[in-house]
Amino acid sequence: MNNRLRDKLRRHRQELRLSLDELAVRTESSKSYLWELENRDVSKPSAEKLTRIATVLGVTAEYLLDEGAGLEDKHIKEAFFRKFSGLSGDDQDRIRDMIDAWGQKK
Amino acid sequence: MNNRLRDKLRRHRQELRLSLDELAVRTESSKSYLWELENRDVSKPSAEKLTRIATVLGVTAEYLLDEGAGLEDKHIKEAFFRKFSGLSGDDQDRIRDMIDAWGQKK
DNA sequence: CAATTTCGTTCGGTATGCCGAACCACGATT
DNA sequence: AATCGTGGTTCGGCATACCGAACGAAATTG
Repeated sequence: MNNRLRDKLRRHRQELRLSLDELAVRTESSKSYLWELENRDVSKPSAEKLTRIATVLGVTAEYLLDEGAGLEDKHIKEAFFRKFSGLSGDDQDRIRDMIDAWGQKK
Repeated sequence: MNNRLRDKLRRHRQELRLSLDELAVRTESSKSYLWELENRDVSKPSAEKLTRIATVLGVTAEYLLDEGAGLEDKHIKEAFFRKFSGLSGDDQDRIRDMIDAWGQKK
């Protein structure tokens, strides 16, 4: 169905400069399967797998599935949130402070 | 893994007064598989299936996956993100990098 | 150069996602 | 009572998601 999934996966993976091996360990998948996802157009990954991959790539699973082009920004932001909330409370506070500080400057 | 998926599926389906048959036709699944999803706890539905089911049930796939990505602190995140969006692109990138870096540490 | 590491690719096999069709209630019609 | 209709349950099986391990090319190291 979704031939663009392949492109999105490869694109985001390469943007993060991750090898298939590396992405495999982080997503707890096999690299051979990741390769299939990127190169074979017959692929219906499970919701689990896809969400794992999505979070590591810093996007959402919906975005990876969607044909829609315009949602890209929104989904990236959402994933950003998710990462942020994964941080420790202290780290979150530090980020907040930074945003506050930088928000003031011209 | 996700024992709650079953309960959510059944609950939302019954709230909409849908039979397995009816939900099956609307989601283009088989009712036997829907039954499995609700009653067997070994179930790793594909992303496709799950999103179809989710939209018919009027919820999101993430919610079904129990990803506990809290709706509780949603407004907090919203406000936080509004500030973040006010930053310059460069500053946003810096924040992103930090979150990525801190996210990796044990 | 050779040796080693790193990344992508291929392949055989196993588990299971997902299906159709039969089956068992049960209540409603006739 | 006999039939039908509707909702759930079971089961056999095909297709494919997903894996480990081996392979080759290129880069890296010595």
